Amino acid sequence: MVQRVSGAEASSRAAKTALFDEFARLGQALANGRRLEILDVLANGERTVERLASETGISVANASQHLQVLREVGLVRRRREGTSICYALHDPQVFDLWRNLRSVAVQRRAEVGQLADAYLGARHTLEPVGRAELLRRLKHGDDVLVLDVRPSEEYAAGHLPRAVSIPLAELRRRLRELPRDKEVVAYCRGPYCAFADKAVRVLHQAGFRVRRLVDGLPEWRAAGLPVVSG
Amino acid sequence: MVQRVSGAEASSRAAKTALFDEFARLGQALANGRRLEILDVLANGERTVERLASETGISVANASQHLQVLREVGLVRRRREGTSICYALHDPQVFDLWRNLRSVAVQRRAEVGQLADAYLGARHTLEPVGRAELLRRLKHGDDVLVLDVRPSEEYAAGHLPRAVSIPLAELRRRLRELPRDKEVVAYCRGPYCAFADKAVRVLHQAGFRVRRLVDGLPEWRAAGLPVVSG
DNA sequence: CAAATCCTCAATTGAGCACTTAAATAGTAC
DNA sequence: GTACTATTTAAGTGCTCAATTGAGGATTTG
Repeated sequence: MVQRVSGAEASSRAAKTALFDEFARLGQALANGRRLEILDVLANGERTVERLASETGISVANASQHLQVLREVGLVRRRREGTSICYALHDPQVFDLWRNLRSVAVQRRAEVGQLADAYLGARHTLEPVGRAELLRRLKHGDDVLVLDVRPSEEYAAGHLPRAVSIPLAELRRRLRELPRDKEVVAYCRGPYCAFADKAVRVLHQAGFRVRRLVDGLPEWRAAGLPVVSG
Repeated sequence: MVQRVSGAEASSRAAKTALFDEFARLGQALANGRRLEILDVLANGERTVERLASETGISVANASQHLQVLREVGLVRRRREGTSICYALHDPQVFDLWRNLRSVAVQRRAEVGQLADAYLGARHTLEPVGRAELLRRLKHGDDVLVLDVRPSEEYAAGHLPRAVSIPLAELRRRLRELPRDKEVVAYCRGPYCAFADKAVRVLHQAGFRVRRLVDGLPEWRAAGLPVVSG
């Protein structure tokens, strides 16, 4: 059956199509795993193209192209920093969108849970520490050491109150800096970052009492909890 | 330069790639304007494939294909209703995701605002009524008539307290049902639905005091405000 | 000004998507 | 059980996208 529509209706439909296609461009920008990895890293602070490329395992040219896509739809912005160009999330709402996407994916698609386990290792052997619990223990007691295992630039860009920075790569040779009479709570970039899980495994093996924070710094910040920089 | 990675790192990277590709599948589902139109309509209540197709101007076969995509990633679910099949958003979080996407698109992309104006007509001539204001006036006074101009099925599926239903198509011939001593506040499916704007134009021309609600029923419900059904 | 360093662009390749038409399926209603 | 109808699937076409490679810009630093 052929649709008969008036001229006005047809032009209105064309306008609606154009509008929703424009919304869809944002979806397109979110429709690539590499771009989502980039967003996830950028949620922890700005990066040069080269660093982003090396951290994500993407080639520089390809990373640059993905960043153009993200920039065109307004998800990231850039600024020059000496000889390099730093990209950053355009604003906190972008992180909310990524988190929302993640959350729906986890709730609605069993495959995601399986792949997360495959990537992070079965991490549900030890219950993670919730944000509220950690905040309470930080305020009212001194029985916990908060450990930031991200690269030190990210720590500098913002970290949990009283957190100690030991990047994952240095953890094994700096074990003596950690107390054995407190519980260690490790955190990293978020629930889909492997750093904290790896740190927990290392510390557990070395005999420490240790758990991971339920997610990472970006989520802590997004929850409106205090973040210290510098 | 060729990347050298250890076997363990390589497999971990593969797992991470797979995980983020899985997230990206959700993005892919959101990467098409027609599918976003479908989600926007479904936020107002379930629909058969045929109705969805006719309301969006998509062919039935094509609508069915889009619905398969949405269903595979868990954004919609379906159930049989007599001889037809009804599709609905899988849960309220899906609407949150769509709203979040919309919101970032509007804030970050000037093109979206222009296209919205092109579709809806310059609607900023009259300030829309906020949800809080409407709620207050509904509770404490009797100076406002709330008008639902969506199709009557959607009104039946859920509407604002004390709202009167006059579908847009019937509005011109039912003008006498509306009071002239109150302000009329019209609402529809959301900020990117043209119904309320068209109703405002019709009523304004007929001499009514009328404004539109800032957005639609789904946003009202998502804000946790009271919704009446039946 | 020139060299060095980063980043972006352009061209290419192969893969995947949207939409149409036409045929098949799966329920319901009688 | 049969006919009917709404929905789904299949096949085909034109288009868009991701990634690679190599060349070309832009900006700082010497």
